[in-house]
Order: sequence, then structure tokens, then C-alpha cells
Amino acid sequence: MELEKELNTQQLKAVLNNENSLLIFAGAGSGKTRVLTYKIAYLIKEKGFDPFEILAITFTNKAASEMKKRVIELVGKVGQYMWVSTFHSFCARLLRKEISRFGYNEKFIIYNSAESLKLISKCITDTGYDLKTVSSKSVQEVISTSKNKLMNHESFSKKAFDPFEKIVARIFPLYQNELFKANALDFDDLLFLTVKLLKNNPDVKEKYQNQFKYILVDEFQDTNLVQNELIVLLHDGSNKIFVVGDDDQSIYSWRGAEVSNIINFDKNFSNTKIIKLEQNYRSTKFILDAANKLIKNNFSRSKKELWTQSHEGELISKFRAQNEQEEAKFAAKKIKDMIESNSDKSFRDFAIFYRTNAQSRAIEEIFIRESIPYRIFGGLKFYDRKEIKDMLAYLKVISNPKDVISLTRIINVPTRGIGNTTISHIEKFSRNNDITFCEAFYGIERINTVNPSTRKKIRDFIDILDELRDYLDNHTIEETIQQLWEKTSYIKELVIENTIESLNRVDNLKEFLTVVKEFEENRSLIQENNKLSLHDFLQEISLVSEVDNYDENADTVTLMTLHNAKGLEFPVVFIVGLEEGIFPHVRSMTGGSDDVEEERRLCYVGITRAKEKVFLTSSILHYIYGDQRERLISRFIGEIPEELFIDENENISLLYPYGKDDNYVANRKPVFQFGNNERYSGQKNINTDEFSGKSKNFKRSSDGSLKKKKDFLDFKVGDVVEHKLWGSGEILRTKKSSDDLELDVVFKSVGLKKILASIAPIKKIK
DNA sequence: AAACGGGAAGAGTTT
DNA sequence: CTTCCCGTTT
Repeated sequence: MELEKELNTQQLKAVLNNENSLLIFAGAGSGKTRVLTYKIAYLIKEKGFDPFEILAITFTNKAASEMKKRVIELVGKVGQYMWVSTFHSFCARLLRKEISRFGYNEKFIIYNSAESLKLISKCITDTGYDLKTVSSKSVQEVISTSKNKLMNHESFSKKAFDPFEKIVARIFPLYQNELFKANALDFDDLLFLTVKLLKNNPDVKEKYQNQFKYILVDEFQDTNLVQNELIVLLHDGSNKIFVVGDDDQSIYSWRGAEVSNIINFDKNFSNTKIIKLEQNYRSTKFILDAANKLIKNNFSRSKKELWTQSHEGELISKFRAQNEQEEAKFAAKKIKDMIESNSDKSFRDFAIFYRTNAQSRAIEEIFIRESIPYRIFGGLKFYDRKEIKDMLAYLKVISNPKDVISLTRIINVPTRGIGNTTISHIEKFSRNNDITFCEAFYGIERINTVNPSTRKKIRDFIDILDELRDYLDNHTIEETIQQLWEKTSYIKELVIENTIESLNRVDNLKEFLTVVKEFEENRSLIQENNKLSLHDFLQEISLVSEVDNYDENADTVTLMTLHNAKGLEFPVVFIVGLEEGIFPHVRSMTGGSDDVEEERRLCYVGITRAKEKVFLTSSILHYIYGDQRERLISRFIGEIPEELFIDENENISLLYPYGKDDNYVANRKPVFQFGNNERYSGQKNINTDEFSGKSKNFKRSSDGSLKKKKDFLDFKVGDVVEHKLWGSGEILRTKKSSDDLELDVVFKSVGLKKILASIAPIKKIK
């Protein structure tokens, strides 16, 4: 390891300093990942630290595995014994060992936001409130904020002041008790309980203080009070703290992140020192200039300026489109052009960032039309699909019989004759006898109000769950899931249903099985002869984020929110929707100026993801709630000096990227005058359907992807069609549905398939 | 118990 | 425009 060759002076200081608690101010692209990995490698190889003594906290699981991989490359296989994870995963791992001190069982499960929301709704109605007057979302937010400030329900109710807080104060303890009874933790509990554990149990605290001789935290600007407290508790004065952060990239204050954690670093830790990394190795000079100029508009920030030795590169492009579709077309056109003229460019080099998930739709529509491959992060996730949630609910109940939310989810899935009436009987019984719903359920024979045949059905269901629990003892999770399908007829029911939708679900379930298999195989690679336990598996599933699954090898354009973009880099970056009210978002503009500053930081993060080229685009007309509104151009564009821009609108040919036989038109007169736009008004409306914003030619399918409909009227029985994947096949049957045509097609390659004429990739060949 | 339809409400970012 | 919830029907 030749550190002097690999690192600059400041980076080297950060790696070699073993005396102080270190705060590294690391600007965007200043090589902080490099510093972190070399630091760890240095500690292990040169300073004799045991990997087991090193704790590294990252923002995503993806970053964690990346770091682990790089360290292993530098120090060899011993690196795998390091603790590298997110805050949440770290806490879950720790609690898995120690949680019995709080009366929970070590097989606790983790509720995601949706599951916690359900439980909160239940508590609201149980308290006698109406969900219409007391919004479960608001309650959830208040409870979450409270826990993130280290307040439990008792200290919260003491401080509850306004009427809504008083209401929450009644619901909060109930919710906490329900979680306890279900042996479940929500995301905030993971952190909260870990801090409580260390605070209340000096022996445990000392144990971990002694174990972790070196604690490294990445993205420190986005830590909240609890997370900071956790690190403070783990620091005993003799072990070392090494945190990396950049106040200009703080974008999670709405989630409780406190930049003050950086400012108070020297107060919280002993013998501190600050090292600044200001040389940027990622972006060209023009890009960095623009980012610097933009962020200078923020009042509250520590003084620093990134610089680079790299060449000026290309100017930033700006483009003001007529509407979102045209904005997306501009991106599509640019991407295609750049790939065509640059042999070293391919789709994976491009990323499109937006402020809100809903903005992805316009881009998706155009990209499908233009055959540009893309992957979208966020939005409807794999684990959010009904059938996958059902499977996870089954597994959670198998792992933890007390999990009431999961139990009620699957109680009648697939339908087994246990309806709402039965459920309310059980609920009533549990209330009257002061036992939990689950206890009442498992002792169903005692509930006389439920008729005997239904009781038998419930007993059969409980038996299935018990059998599966036994089965798991001697089998893998993958095998248990297959057994589950067998016993519950879950797949069978879907196959019998025999619709596009249901068969698609079957495919998703098979994909799920593959995921499970990979999980188990990975585990056995890392720890030989160590079977992946079900609760470990469920824990990992609950804590992975979408970005964690990002695969840079796939050759597709990346679509994601600006928040998701943190920590990534791309040669070419588009930021779309730079309009007042969108970005900066309206909700940030009504509050204090702090909020707009956070939006500006978000924009800064977006721009600094780019290595070579940045496009900042906006559109004049924008749909919200099906209503088209005019949008002013974002202030952020105005804050970047004009001389750093190329105005793409001046190149008028771009406005008609598809030639005259394309059915593109600007279907409205421009509201604002810009550049040479007379040609807009010269256009007449022709076939404006597809781009009028109504999007009726697109359909969101069950797997969350957007499919383009096409004219389906001319398919009939006996036609031979060509399918993109399955080759040729013959139509056996057609069935008209409300707005589509279902086809039964026999393919030579795969046999009988049900497909939707409008969205399947087929064309008639005979 | 499930399927259907009307009507109201709703999209800011996420571990 | 979309989604979700609730009441009605089969």
C-alpha cells in the first residue's frame, strides 16, 4: 500500500492521524470514499487493528457493501469481519443480541412505515377517534419526530402542548404497547432502543466501547440527534472517532438530521481535529464553478470552496421546454445524440434526477416511445407489490407468531372463508378477555360467537402455520416458501384465476424465490455452515433501500430522485423540473428560508454528481392533479452565472427532434415568450392525444412499470403474432375487457400465454 | 365474500 | 389524473 502515491496531502493527513477524534470536511467528489477505505486498510495492515474492532457506519447498505469490498481488496479476506453497515442495520444487529433486557424476544421483527401506519390507525380507532379527523400520517410523523429526539411516550406527553399533541399523547403509549405485544420495532425504535440500552446498561456500553476501537461515520451531516447520541455513547475517550461530512450536502433535515452534530463535534468528542478536503476529482471546472456559485447563495454554511485541476470541459446546458413531454424528449434526443457521436458513451453513463417521484412518469413515457432503456429507483418497489408483501407477511408470522399486522394481512389470503365478521368477533373476544388479538386467534376454539365451521377453517390455517414453522427447522427459507405455496395453494389460486394480472404475480413470486435463494447462497459464502435464519433474512429485507440494489453493470439510463442520487456519480446528469414550486418545492417556500436553503443544497448535490456534463431543464406548463399550470423558471438557474450556460433553446431544431412525420406538436400557444418561438404558434393541432398530458395511451401495470398501449382492435382468433421474447404464436381466443383486449396465444417457444393486446410487445405477422 | 362503482381526497424528499 | 375508501350488489 503506497499511501503517498494514492492520496493528496490532506487525504494523507486524514489517514495517518491516529491521535485525534477527526472530523473530515469532505466536499463533493473530494475522494472521501477513498479516504475512508484507505484509512480502514491502514488501520488493519499497518496499525495492527483487528477488523472486528472497527465499526463503520454508512448511509446505505449499498455503500456499506461497497466499502467492505474495497477494503477486502486492500487487506484481504480478514476484512470481512469488520462491522460495516447503516445505523439501522447496526442497531438491529446489536439489539438481536441484547433486546431481552427490554422484555422483547430476540426474534423481533421490524415494521416498515406502511406496517407501522396500519398499527397507528388501529390505535387511533381504538382510542375512539375517527381517522378522518385524526390523520394517521400526521400522528406517525409526530411520533417519529419524538423518538428521533429521544423522547418516549412519557416524556412526550409531558411536553404535549397543542390540541393535536394532546391527542397524539393518548395514542402514542397505545401504539408502543401494541408494538411490544407484536414483538415488533419500527425504524425509529431500532435507534431509540439501542441508545436506551447503552444508557441504562453500563456493562453493555463498556462491552461495545471496548470492542470498537475505531468508529467511522460517513455522511455525518445527515445524522440526527439519536444517531449522534449513539456515537457519543460508544466513545469512551480512548477509542477513536472518525467522521466524514459536508454541510453543503445536508438534505435530510426534514427527517431530523441536525447539521449541529457537525458544529458541536468538538464538544461531543475528546481531542478533536478538523481536516478539510477541498480538491474535487470528479467534475470538470465549469460544473464545479456552477455548483460553487449556486451554493454561495446559502447563508448558513461553513466557509469553503471546492477547486479542481481538471480542464474546463463543456458548459452547462439549460433548456426551457413547453411542457413535460417536450422536456423529456429533449433529454431523450440528447442522450441518443451523445451515444451516437461518442463510441465510449452508453446508456449507463446517463442519469436523470427529479425532485418528486411523480415526475418520472413523463420521462418514462417518452423513453418507452424512444426505446431508451431505463431503470427507475423509488416509486413502486419490488417489495411493495401485493404478492411479495403477502409472502413477507407469511414469513413474518412464521418467524414471529405475535405479529398481528402480518397475521391480519394473510388471514384470508388466499380466501379461506375468514371474513370481516369473524375478525370482528375475534377482536371483540380479545378485548373482553383482555388478551391480544393473536392470543384470541390461536385459541379460536374458545370463541363461541364464531360458528364451528369457521373455527375449523381457522384451526386448519393455524395448523398450516405450525407445520411451516416445523418445516423451516430442517429446510432452507427457499424450500419453506415452496412448501408454503403448496400448503396454502397461493400460486394455484393465482393460476386458476388465469388473468394477465394474476399470472404476472406468479412470475413476480418466482422472482422473489430467486432473490431468497441468492440471499441464502450469499450467506453460506460468507459464513460457512451457517444457515441464514429467517429473522436475519427478514431484517435485511426490511432495511434495504432501493439504491442498495443499484447495479451499475446494466446498460440503462438511471432515473431517480435527487435524494437517492447522493453518493453516486455519472458522466452526464440531467436535472429536470427546475421550476418554482417544484424545485424548490412549494412546501419549502412557505416556511422559513432554511427550507429553501436545503432545496439549494439538493440542487448542489445533483450538479456535483456529474463528471462531464450537466443539463438543467424546466418546462413552462406542468400538470398537477390533472390541472395544467404555468410554472416560472427556478431561481436556482438564475443563481448560476449566465456565462457558464449554453441555452439549448437557441438551437431551434431541437424543438422538433422527430421530423415532420412525427405526431409531435406543441398543442398550446406558449405562455411565455422565449427565444425564437414563432414556430410554435405556427403549428396546428394534429393528433395531440399522446402528448396532451392525459397519457391515456400509457398504463401502469402491476409490476410498477409503465407500458405503452397500442391499437389493439385488429387482433382476432387465428392471427399469427410475433412476440419480442417468445417468438411467433397463434391467437386462440380473444376477450374484450373494459379498455383492452385479452389474448390467449400459443407460442412455439413457451406454450400458452395470456397477454394484453395493448401492452404486450407483439406485432401481427399474418 | 367478492366484485363493482361512485365519490372524495390527494403527490415531498426515506432508513 | 390517480388512488383509496366505502357502500351497494351479486
